[in-house]
Amino acid sequence: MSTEHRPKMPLAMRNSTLQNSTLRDVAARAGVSVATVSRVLHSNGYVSASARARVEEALRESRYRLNTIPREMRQQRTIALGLIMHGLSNPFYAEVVAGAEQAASEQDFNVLLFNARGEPERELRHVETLLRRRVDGILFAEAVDPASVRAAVDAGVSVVEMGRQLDERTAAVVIDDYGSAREAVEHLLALGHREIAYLGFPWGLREWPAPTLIEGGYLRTRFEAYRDALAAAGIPLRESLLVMDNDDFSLTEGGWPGARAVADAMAHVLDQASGLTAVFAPSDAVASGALQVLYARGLRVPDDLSIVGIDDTYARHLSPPLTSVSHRPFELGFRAASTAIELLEEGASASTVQLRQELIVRASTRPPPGTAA
Amino acid sequence: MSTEHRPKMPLAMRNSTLQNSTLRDVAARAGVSVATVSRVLHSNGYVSASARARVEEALRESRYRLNTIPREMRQQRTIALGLIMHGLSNPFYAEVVAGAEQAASEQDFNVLLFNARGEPERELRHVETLLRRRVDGILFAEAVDPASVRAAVDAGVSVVEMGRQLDERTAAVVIDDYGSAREAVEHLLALGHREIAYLGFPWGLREWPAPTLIEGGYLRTRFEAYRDALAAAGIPLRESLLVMDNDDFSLTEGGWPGARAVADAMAHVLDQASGLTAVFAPSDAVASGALQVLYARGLRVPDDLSIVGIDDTYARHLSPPLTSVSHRPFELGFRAASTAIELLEEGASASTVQLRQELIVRASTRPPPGTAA
DNA sequence: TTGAAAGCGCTAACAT
DNA sequence: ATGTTAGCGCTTTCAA
Repeated sequence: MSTEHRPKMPLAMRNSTLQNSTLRDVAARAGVSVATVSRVLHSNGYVSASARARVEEALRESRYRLNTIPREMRQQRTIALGLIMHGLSNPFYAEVVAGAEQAASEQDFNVLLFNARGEPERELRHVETLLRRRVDGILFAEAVDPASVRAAVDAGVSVVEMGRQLDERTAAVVIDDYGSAREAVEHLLALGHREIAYLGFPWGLREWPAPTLIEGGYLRTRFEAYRDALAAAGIPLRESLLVMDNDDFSLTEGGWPGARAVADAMAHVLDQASGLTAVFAPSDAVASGALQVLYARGLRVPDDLSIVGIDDTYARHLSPPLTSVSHRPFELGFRAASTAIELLEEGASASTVQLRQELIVRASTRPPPGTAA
Repeated sequence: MSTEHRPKMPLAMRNSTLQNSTLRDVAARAGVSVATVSRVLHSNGYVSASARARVEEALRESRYRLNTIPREMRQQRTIALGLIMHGLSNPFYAEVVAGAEQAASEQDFNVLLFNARGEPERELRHVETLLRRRVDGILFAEAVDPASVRAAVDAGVSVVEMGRQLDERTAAVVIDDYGSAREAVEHLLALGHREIAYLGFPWGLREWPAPTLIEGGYLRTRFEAYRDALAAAGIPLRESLLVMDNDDFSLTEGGWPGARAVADAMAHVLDQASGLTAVFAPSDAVASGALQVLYARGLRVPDDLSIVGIDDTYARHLSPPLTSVSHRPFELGFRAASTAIELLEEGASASTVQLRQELIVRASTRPPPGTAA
C-alpha cells in the first residue's frame, strides 16, 4: 500500500506567489519523480538528456528555489557558524567580524551574529540558541563566561575562541598582549626616550563589573610589559609618570575607560612630570583622549612629545596619525572561522595559534627633542 | 498498520555524546509519547503532574536540547533575518548592524550577516542564499543593485531597505542627506561664517565603479545642500573654495575617497583661498584628513578655522572633537529590523520612514576670528 | 536510467 | 490527559 502523498491543495494553488514551489511540484510538471529532479539539481546520478531537459524547463517555469532546511535536517549539518561577540562599536571587533564573515563566506558557510554585550547570561543564552539551531560551529570573540564556552564544547560543535581562551579544549586564535605592549614601549626606547608616561590601570582589578574584568586583565598585562621594558633598559619606574585607577583618578565610566577619565589622567601626568618626552597609551582610544588634551594645551606631537597607542583602530585618523600596534583583527576573525571549518571537515584537532602583532609607525613618534636624529 | 518507527541503532547508542538525543528518546525514557514531551517542553496542552515530572527528569537525564530545524520546516518560518551590507570597516555600518542585531534579538530573531563588498553579483548571490534558507526577512544596508532587492521582494519575504530605497515595494528607513548637509552648513552660517570651503566631489559622477556611484550619489546631494545654503544666505559660490573631482584632483583611490586625495584637496583650498574661516567636510573621514593637514601646518581649530563633518563616526576621537551631524546608524538598523518583523507579524504594509539627523556641536566650530561671540 | 519510499525530528490535528 | 499519525521538503538507498 503506498501512502497518498498528494497535498490537500491542488497544484495550481500551491504554486501561487505566496507559496514556494517544491521538488514535487517540479517533478509533477516534468512528469518525472522527485529523485530525478534532485539529480538534475545536484548534477549527480544518471539522468537522460530528455528527462533533464524537461526538468530544467519545469524548474524554470515553476520558479523553483531549493529549500535548504530539509537538507539541514537530513544531513545533520547546517553549513553555518555562530559568532558571539560583545559589541560592534569598537572598530577592532567590527574588523574581527568582517574577517570571520569573509572566511566563512569563502567556504559557503553562513554566519549568525550575536551580541552578548559583555553579559554572561546573554552569552549563554546565545550559545543555547545556536545549539538549538544546530550550527556547525561557534566562534567566541573574547568570551566572558567559561560556562558558555563549556556548553558549546560539550555539545560537540566545533568551537574557536578569539583573543582569549577560557576553555582548554577549544581551538583558539590569540593575541600577544604582552608582546605588543612591549614592542610599543621598546619603539619609544629605541628612539631614545627615557621619560615615558603610562596612562592606564595597573592595579584596577578591584571591583569592576564583568566586562571590565577582562579589560583589567589585558591592561594589567600591558602595564607589566611597560614595567619590564623600562627595567630591561635600566630605567626605574617613576610614580609621577603613572596613572592608575585609584581614588584620585577613577579611570572608568560604567566600567569602561571614559573620555573624561583619560583626559584627567593625561592632564595629571603633564602637571606632575618634568622632563616627560613620551606617552604610552594602552589603547588607541586612550591615545585619542590624550591627544585632545595635548592639542588643547598647545603641545605639539611629536615635536614636544611622542605618543604611541595599541589597537590601530582610530590611529590613522588622528592628528597626527598615530603610531600604534595592530593586532590584525581582520586576520583574527578570518583565522578563527577558517579554523572552525577545518575542525569540521577533517578529524583535525584543536590547537592554539598566536597571531603576530605589527608595529605601525606613523607621525606621532620621533626621537626626543634635542636629539640628533 | 503502524509503521515501524524505531531507529536502526539501539537507544543507548543514539544517546552517545556524538548524537543529540531526540524527542523520541526522551519519550521512551519517560514512558510517554512524543506529543506529551512536546507539551511539556512548550507548556501547552494538558499534562498530568506525574507525567510532567517523569518527562522533566527524562529531559534532564538525556541532556535533551530542542532542535529547531524541524520546527522551521513544519511552521514555514525561521525566525531569522538576513542582513546584507557592504563592509564593517566603516563604523557607521558597524553601528547599523549593531542596531539591527539588537532589535532582532529583542524579538528572538536571529541575524544572518553577509558582506557583499559593494559587488552586485555577490549581493544577488547572498539574497539567493538567504531565500534558500527561507529567512523571514532581508535587510539591505544601502543595496547596490535593484535586481537583488527585486529578487527578495518577488520571493515574498519581508524586505527593508536602509539608507537608500531601490525598490518601491519595500519598506525603507532612510536618511535625509540633503537636510543634514544643510544643517551642517547652516550651523557655520549661524556662527557668522561667510567664507566656507567645500571638500567634496560635486561633479564626480563620471565613470566611477559601482560602489562609488552611490558615494557620488550622496556627495552630490551634500554639495547641493551646501550650494543652496549659501545661496539662501546671499553668499555667492567661490570657485577657490571648492574642490571637485577633476583632472587636477583625483579625490578617489580605487573608487573611494582616499587619505592622500583629501589631504591634497585641503592643501589646495588653503593655498588658493584668502579669508577662509570654515570648512564643510561631507564626511568625518574627510574631516579627519583635513584636520591632519591643518595640524601639520600649525593652524588651530577652531581658533583659525572652524570645521564641521557629517556621520559622527570618528568625530568624538579627533583633536579637537569634531562638530558633526549624526545619522544615528544604530537607530537606523534598529528601526529596519523592527520594521521587518512587524511586516511579518501583522498584515502591516510597507512604508518609508525618514530618520531625523542630529547636529552634534563639539569643539571644532565657533564664530570666525575677530567676531564678538 | 528511473522511481518508490524511508527517514531527518519536530508540530499539531485528531482520536480516544 | 494522552497517544497516534500525517506531514514539512528534501536526500539517498534500494529495487526495478
